[in-house]
Amino acid sequence: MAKTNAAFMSGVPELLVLRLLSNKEMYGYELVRAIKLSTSDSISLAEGVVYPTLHSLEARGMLRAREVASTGRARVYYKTTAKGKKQLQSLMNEWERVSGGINAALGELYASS
Amino acid sequence: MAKTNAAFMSGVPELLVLRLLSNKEMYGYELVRAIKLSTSDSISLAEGVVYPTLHSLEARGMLRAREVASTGRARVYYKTTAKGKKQLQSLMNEWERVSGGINAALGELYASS
DNA sequence: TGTCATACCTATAACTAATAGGTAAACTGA
DNA sequence: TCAGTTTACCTATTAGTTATAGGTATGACA
Repeated sequence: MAKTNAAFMSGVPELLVLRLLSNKEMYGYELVRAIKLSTSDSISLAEGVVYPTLHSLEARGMLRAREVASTGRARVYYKTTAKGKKQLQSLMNEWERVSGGINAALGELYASS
Repeated sequence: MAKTNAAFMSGVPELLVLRLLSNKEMYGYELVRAIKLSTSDSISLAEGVVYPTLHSLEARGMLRAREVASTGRARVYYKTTAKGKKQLQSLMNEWERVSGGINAALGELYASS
């Protein structure tokens, strides 16, 4: 139970990255497009946001990285680890709690007003 | 249509304040508790967050303030203006868009996985 | 009288995410 | 062939918000 709001929606990039990479191994550039697609174009994270997130998550053992050669520049594929899945679960709970709270406040519309 | 994510969830305090004050005139200290209540305890904004938000919104014409004497220290009551309601509508749309996007991504769980 | 609750306020710190760059390799069309 | 575009990686800096931590003032209560 979070004492207050752990910086609100902060952590959304981390949430999305962990979620998508728990589903399918992807490389950064691919992930950037996958985020846009999976959120129906409503969220677009630039590479400058995604790469640092990947590095941070990997450093904390939430992602496993492996380099794969291909035509052009080598790709670095990432996948969510078991530890990362725990973190994902925790972030999802947090998201549900906070977004639920906001929706409750917005919904008062129908209750009073 | 927002080009990308205008700092994500940033603006949540503003959203909640505009929403609650469009419903009922309240003073700051009261609002702090109202936020906690209306979000089912999931969001708790400290006074240090609420007061600056009120001042900023008032300065931008989103809120109207009036001082009311009472026992103890005078209270400053705020109410959302017409301009504030437009801003509220816009923030609500933004919230729907972004939270919808996140939920879509999280929901992929059931689609693929 | 001293502590607690009400009620206001601000300055600073901490933290994220956005922006704006930069490198390198391969492909594409003129 | 060579200029431009796309793929693919990366980092440093800036901007922006929120959180923390204070501080003031009044009245109630024990």
